[in-house]
Amino acid sequence: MLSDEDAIETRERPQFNQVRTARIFEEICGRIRDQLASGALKPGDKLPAERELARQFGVGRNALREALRSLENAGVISLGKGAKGGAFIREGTPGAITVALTDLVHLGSVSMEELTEARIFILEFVVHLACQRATDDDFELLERNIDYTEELTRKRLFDERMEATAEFYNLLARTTGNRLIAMIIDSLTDILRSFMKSHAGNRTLDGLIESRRRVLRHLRARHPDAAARELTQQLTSLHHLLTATSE
Amino acid sequence: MLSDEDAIETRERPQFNQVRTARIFEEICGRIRDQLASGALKPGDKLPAERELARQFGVGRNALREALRSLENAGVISLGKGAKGGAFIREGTPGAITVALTDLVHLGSVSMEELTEARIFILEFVVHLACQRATDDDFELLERNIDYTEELTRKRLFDERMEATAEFYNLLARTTGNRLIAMIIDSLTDILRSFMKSHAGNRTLDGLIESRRRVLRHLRARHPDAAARELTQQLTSLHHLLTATSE
DNA sequence: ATAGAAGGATGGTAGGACCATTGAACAATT
DNA sequence: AATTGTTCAATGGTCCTACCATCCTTCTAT
Repeated sequence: MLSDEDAIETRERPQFNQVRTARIFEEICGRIRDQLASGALKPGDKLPAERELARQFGVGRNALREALRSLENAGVISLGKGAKGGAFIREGTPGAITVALTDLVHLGSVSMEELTEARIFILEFVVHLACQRATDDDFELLERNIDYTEELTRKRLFDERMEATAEFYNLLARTTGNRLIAMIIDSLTDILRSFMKSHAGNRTLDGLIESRRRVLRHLRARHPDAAARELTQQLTSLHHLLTATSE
Repeated sequence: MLSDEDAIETRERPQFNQVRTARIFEEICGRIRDQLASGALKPGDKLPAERELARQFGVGRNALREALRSLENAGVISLGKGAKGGAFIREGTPGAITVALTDLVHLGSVSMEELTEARIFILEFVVHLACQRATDDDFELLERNIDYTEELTRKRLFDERMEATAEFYNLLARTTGNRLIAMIIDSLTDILRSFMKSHAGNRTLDGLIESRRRVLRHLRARHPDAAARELTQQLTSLHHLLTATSE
């Protein structure tokens, strides 16, 4: 009995790929994405006008617009009005990731605690990678960022300071030479910043600047563990701050 | 001289935030997302019908549909046809992340090398976390997955086997208890699987099963470094396989 | 009881009309 | 000659109406 079923399973493969009611706009998105994957379309290219595209695809303008809309908030194209308007293939940006993650937080599928925790872990090996790969130029950029942040602190420009603070992590992530990691860090940092802006006001952590200088010193000395420890400590206190805030 | 400029800059703030022409559908998306963020809308809730929603917002059905479309491919809502159709708030899934990352690869902003590399690094600390947090049940699931994969290998069911193979990493990521990390791994694994399906055929790595059993043994012994080493080695050979394939 | 037919609700698509914005060519003014 | 204002065409943004396809419910005939 069991072996019969088994044999049938093995022969017949009863697993059908689910029938998807193909909606026109999805088909169009797929076609355009195919052109991307095949290299026929590249960043900077311009697509024909909506009405013309609709004619080419043989669909209504509504359906075509939904396709363009879909591609637009996927970050694949940008749409401009007016005479020089139209749909242009964009450079890839982490914007779509940010939106996706933000939605996950709002939907309750990911908590801010998980987000900050993940960020800590990723940054931890970012500093390890940075110790291997960062150049003197990278360190120079980081140092200038710290100086700038310090200056903004003195001037009490909190908004700009927060941006500069976030920029630090982006710079750090960029030293890894891995653009995906950089984008993920960018996204996580972005979300964290928005969250703090709306929940924690201009509260600031003591000793941030000093801590970062220590991190940078460890990086230059190529001491990944020391740098990671220093960074993690700072991030963990932020993590706890958020955890306390959200309760 | 310099202090003058400085003072002016500080006083006048010549930096205007760019004027964004708010499009109707963006406004609607924002309203619905606000309801999500405030908790007024939760997964499972149903939105009114399109025509009714359009009436409520005082906009045309087209604009409203574009908003729904936007939310749909962000993974926030799902749309169903028919009498019991309509827009429902979804549970959060990593689908949107997968789409975003896939686009980034197609746009050339992220290479498959960077993707597999990032995946290796993230999995590396996943096993560290797993050693701290995984329960016996988790190990049980992993073991069953390995058994199942072995069985599929014997039966030469390559498609199913590939899915089971991917499932291993998802299970592993889930033991961390951090849903964000799990989703990121899910996404990266998904993309990798699609890529292999279309580029590498059914090629398989030798000794995969044995390697995974070793990983599991190390995990159970709570030896994170040994587990990470074993896993990384396997993943790195895959990484090189892909790198070679793409050239 | 059960199978089938009819109807209503809802999303999907088409097509037309009009508005708003943009940039370029052109005209008027200083 | 340079600047300013005007017109015009291209293009996306929005609205509207009509119709189709699909799904569920309800009724009906067997």
